[in-house]
Amino acid sequence: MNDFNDSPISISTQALERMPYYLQHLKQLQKEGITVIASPAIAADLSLNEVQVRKDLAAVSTSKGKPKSGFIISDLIYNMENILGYHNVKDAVLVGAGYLGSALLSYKGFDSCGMHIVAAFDIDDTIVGTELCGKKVLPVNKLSGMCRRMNIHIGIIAVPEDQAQTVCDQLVAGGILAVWNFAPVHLNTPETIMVKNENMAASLAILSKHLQEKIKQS
Amino acid sequence: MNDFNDSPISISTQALERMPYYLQHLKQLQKEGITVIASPAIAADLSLNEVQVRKDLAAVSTSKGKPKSGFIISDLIYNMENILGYHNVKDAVLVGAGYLGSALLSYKGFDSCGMHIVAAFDIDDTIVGTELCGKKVLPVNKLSGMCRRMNIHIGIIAVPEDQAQTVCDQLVAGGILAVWNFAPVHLNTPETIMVKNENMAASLAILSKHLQEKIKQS
DNA sequence: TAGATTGTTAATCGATTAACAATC
DNA sequence: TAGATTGTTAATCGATTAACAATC
Repeated sequence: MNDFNDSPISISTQALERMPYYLQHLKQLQKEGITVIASPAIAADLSLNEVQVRKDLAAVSTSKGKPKSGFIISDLIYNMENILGYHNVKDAVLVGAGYLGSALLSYKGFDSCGMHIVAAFDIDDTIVGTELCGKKVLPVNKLSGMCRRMNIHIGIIAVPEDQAQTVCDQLVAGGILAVWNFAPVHLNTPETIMVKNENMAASLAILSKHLQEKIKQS
Repeated sequence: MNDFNDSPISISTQALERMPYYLQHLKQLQKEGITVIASPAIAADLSLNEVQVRKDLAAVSTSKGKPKSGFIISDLIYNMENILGYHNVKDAVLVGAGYLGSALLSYKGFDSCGMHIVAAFDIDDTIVGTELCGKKVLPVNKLSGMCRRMNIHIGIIAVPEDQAQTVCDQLVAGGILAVWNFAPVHLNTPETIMVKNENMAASLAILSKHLQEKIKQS
C-alpha cells in the first residue's frame, strides 16, 4: 500500500500472466460487497492449484495475509494493478482501421489497464479523415512522424499480412519499442524491438486440437 | 507422408503452439520457390534456438531429414497441417455480432486452418436477420438448438461481459465442448468443458509491462 | 574426405506442486 | 485451544539447451 511500481522481487512470467484473471475475479468479489478473501477460496473459484495462488498472492502483496482470514481485497487489487502498471497511462497507436482495428478501438477494457490508443492510421483514402469509435483516422504517411513527436512506444498492427512488414518498418522508424502484431506473418525487426504475435486462426485451431485430444482420451 | 492424424508421440503443448509459426514461415518459403530447408536456417529466420527447432521438426515429421540439406518443405507443411488438424473441417458458432464478432467473421485465416464459423448469433433485434460478412445473424434463442442439431462443438463468445455467462450456459446446454471466450470474466462451466480465455486488454497491458522491465534493465 | 546437419541422450533451467512449521 | 491459512523450504515435473556420435 506504500510506494510506487518498485516491484522488488521479480514475478515469474507465467504468474504475471495470471494476474489479470485474479484481478478480474477480485473486482467481481468486491462488487458483491466482499472485503476479505483467502487463497484457497480463490483457487476453488478459478480452478487453480491452492499453492500456486498462495505463491502468486505472496509475490505481489505488500501487506501480509492473515492466517485463518486471508487478504484484504482492496489491497490486493491495488498491488496487482500497480505491478501490472495499470496506474500509469501508456499510449499506443493502431495501424489498420478495418474490422479488427475497429474492434480494438471500441474495446472498453483498455482504459482500465491504463492503455490509451492515441490514434488510428490507414492507407484507404475513403476512411482516412473520418472518425471511428470517436478517434480520427489518419493517413499512414503521418505514422512515424507522429510516433516520434508524441514519444509513443507501442504500436498495434491490424493490417493485411502483405502490408504488415512495411507498417512495422514505419513504426520502428518512428521510434516504437513494442509491437502487437495481429497479421499472420513473422516480422523482421531489430533485436531491441519487442514483438508479440497474435494469430487468431492459430489460437482457435489449437483450442480445437486440444479438444480433439481430450475427446480421444475419454 | 503416409497415414492420417495418428500422432504417435505426443507433442508438448508449447511445441504445438509454435507449429503455426513454423507453418506460416514454411509456406512463405515455398511461395518463394524454395523446396528444402534445414533447421538452423529456420531457427535463424524466426529467432529461435537451433536445438528447439530441430526437436520440434523431429516431433512432427514423418520423413526423416537429410544431414547437410535438411527437410523437404512440402512434407513438413503436410505433416504440420495434419498434426494441427487443418485437414479436417471443424464447425464453430459465434455469439455476439458487434465489432469484435465482425472482425472474427471477416477473418480470412480460419478457412486455411479448417475452422468454419457456421453462424453468428446476437440479441440485438436490429441486426438479427441481417447478413454480416456473408453470414446470417440469428437470434440467440436459436443458439442451443442449432448447436445440438448441427452437432457443433466449439463456441466463440464475443458479447459484453455481463452477458457472457448466460451465453456460455446456453452453449453448454447446446452440447458445446470448447469455448473461446473474449469477455473479460471467469466463466463457470462443468469441468468437462474446455475454456480458453482471451483478454485483449490484459494482453496489451502485459506486453507493455514486459517493455517497461526491458527498458529498466538497459 | 571434410563439414554441416541430423537424431538422441544428458544437463540445466524454470515453474508447479508437495510438505511443514509459524500464526492468527 | 483447535483449525484453517499463511509463508517458506524441498521435491517433482516439464521444457529448453547443451553435448555428441551417426550420416549424407
